[in-house]
Amino acid sequence: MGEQPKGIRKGRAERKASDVKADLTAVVVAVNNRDPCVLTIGQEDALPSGPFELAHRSLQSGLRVWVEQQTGQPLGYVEQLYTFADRDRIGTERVISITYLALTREEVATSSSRRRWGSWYDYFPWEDHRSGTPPVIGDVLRPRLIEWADGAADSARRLERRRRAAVAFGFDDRAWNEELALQRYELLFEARIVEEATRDGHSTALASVPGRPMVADHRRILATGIARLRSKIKYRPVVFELIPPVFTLLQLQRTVEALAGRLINKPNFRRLIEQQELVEETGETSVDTGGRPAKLYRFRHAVLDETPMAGTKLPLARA
Amino acid sequence: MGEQPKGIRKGRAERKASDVKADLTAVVVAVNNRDPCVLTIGQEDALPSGPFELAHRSLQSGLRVWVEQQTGQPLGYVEQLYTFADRDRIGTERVISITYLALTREEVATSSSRRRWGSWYDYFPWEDHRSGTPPVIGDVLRPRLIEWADGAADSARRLERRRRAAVAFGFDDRAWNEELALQRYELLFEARIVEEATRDGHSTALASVPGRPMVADHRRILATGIARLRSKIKYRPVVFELIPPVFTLLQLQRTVEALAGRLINKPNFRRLIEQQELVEETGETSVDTGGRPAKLYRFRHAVLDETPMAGTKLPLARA
DNA sequence: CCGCTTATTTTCAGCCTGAGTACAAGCGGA
DNA sequence: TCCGCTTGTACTCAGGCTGAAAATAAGCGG
Repeated sequence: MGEQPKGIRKGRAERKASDVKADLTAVVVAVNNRDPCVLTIGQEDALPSGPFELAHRSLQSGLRVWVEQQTGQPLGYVEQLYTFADRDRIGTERVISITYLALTREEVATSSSRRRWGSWYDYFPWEDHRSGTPPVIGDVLRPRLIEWADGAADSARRLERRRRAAVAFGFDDRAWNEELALQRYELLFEARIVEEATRDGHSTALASVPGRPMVADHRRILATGIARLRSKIKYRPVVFELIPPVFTLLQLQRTVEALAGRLINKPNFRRLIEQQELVEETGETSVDTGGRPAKLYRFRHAVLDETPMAGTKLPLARA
Repeated sequence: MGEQPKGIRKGRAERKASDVKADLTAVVVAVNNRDPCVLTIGQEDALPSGPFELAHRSLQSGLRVWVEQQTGQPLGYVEQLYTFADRDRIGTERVISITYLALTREEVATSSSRRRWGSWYDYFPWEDHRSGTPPVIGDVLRPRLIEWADGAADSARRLERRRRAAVAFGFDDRAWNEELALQRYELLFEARIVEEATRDGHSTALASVPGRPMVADHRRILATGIARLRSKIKYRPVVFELIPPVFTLLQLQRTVEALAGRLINKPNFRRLIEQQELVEETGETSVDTGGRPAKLYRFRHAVLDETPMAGTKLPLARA
């Protein structure tokens, strides 16, 4: 790896000017009791994070170190999300945030007390459609988005804004698309409907902005993680990272529903899972949960070998 | 954005230790005459790249500056690929590579002469399956991969290696999956079948390693870009960034085939394109290309608004 | 007009999907 | 004990999408 392309690196003295800090930030997700949760630390809501240092073997291992140190939570599945840089432009310092999505089972806290599990839907109340469209959309977001659209310079731009809002939130008979979580947040940010957008001191803060805000741009990072995970469960069997090794099919379904924020047709879900041979019966049945005892299953790890593209594809029920 | 989570940032003096250099690297893709090409610079094959600097407004704009400066090529569509860091561990310096995929139409070079368009398949000869499985797979890769598998410590590991090779390259009646370009390269690297893997001075270089190597880890970055693009054309209409504004359906199909490295059933491709209303007729027909004149089409930019998840889904012909 | 090339339309069977219905098995109270 | 409730499991069916192939159309050159 010694060679370097000619003419694309500057000399040492000049390079000094382009040094940056690299932050590693994690969206650690678990599902507990039908609610998808994210791990935060500190008084305010902050995602676990820390600087990338020389001592770290790699970006991922640096991330694991920080998260474990700050929260005591060991990480299982980890994947890179996105690298952000257009923030924190204070003086001559530049901070790059390399963000990760981590899936884990919510274990009881051992010692670290600064950690806290918060439901996704506290931060994004408009994202949970399991009991139908949440009222906040019609009561707050829709009117404010229309107001924002009407504030555009000319009529072409007004239409454009209305269309973007309609696509993102499923207005005007459009279908709700749970994977657009990030676009929705960015739209609300642009329209200054979320609190973070009014932190620059220039804008007037709107009363009762929906959803619990987070430190810096962490809510945006969380939205990125949610969008990625909602997309990923459809083509890779990652849900199993979030549930116990042995589970019932309904448990599995509820977990997927929690992540997707919408309900799934039960028979179709079972059919899909079984025909993909994602799971195998353990032979036992669950302790009662009110009705007929359910068969217990475990994940067939072999599927990871068989076809690298097998996934869950989600037979999502239509609104 | 002023607030910061407590306890996750170190003081200024300490932070100095974790400064890094951030490099921006681009995989610039164009398709010319049925071959997908990547833009390189310099004597050896290097992707355009340069350090992220204070003057840059954002990562993306920094990237655009470097590419245009080094190659004279203006960029259209740009998306982030991945951030790498586990390389270049020389001394106390740490370099992070933030890599991007850019799509463009291959214009004639204006002035910058250092630039060069090279076919993907010069770097990855095993990736082009448009004329059936390329001979290099059976003649070179398969035997060497088997040799590598047999070199594993115990029989479990031998099986594991064979299975991984079979999945990646479609051995033993498995289907070829064009999206696994990155896994394939990484497998060949691990098995030391590509030249880059033997650059550390410790290993013996194998004779006649397949595919043209690139500087540093640039071939890995290119493989990442190829894999991403092959996946993306199936669910987002990005192909249109690579072809002229007006085109025939066969031209469109050949472009997709060039990227995917495999052939597509013609009637099914047309049906898919039309039923998704991705294009509209211009009313004109193409100048002759030997047979019946073909209708000319243009991309319906409106689809970008209608459904953000519309894409091409590729009816790929089976081997 | 024939043979060649490429473009475009149709057909058809199989699979997957969404949606709904029916049946099974446990529990607890009337 | 029977009934109603809850949850689990099996089956059906129509529509849409897909892969594959055949048929038809339109230009060119001899």
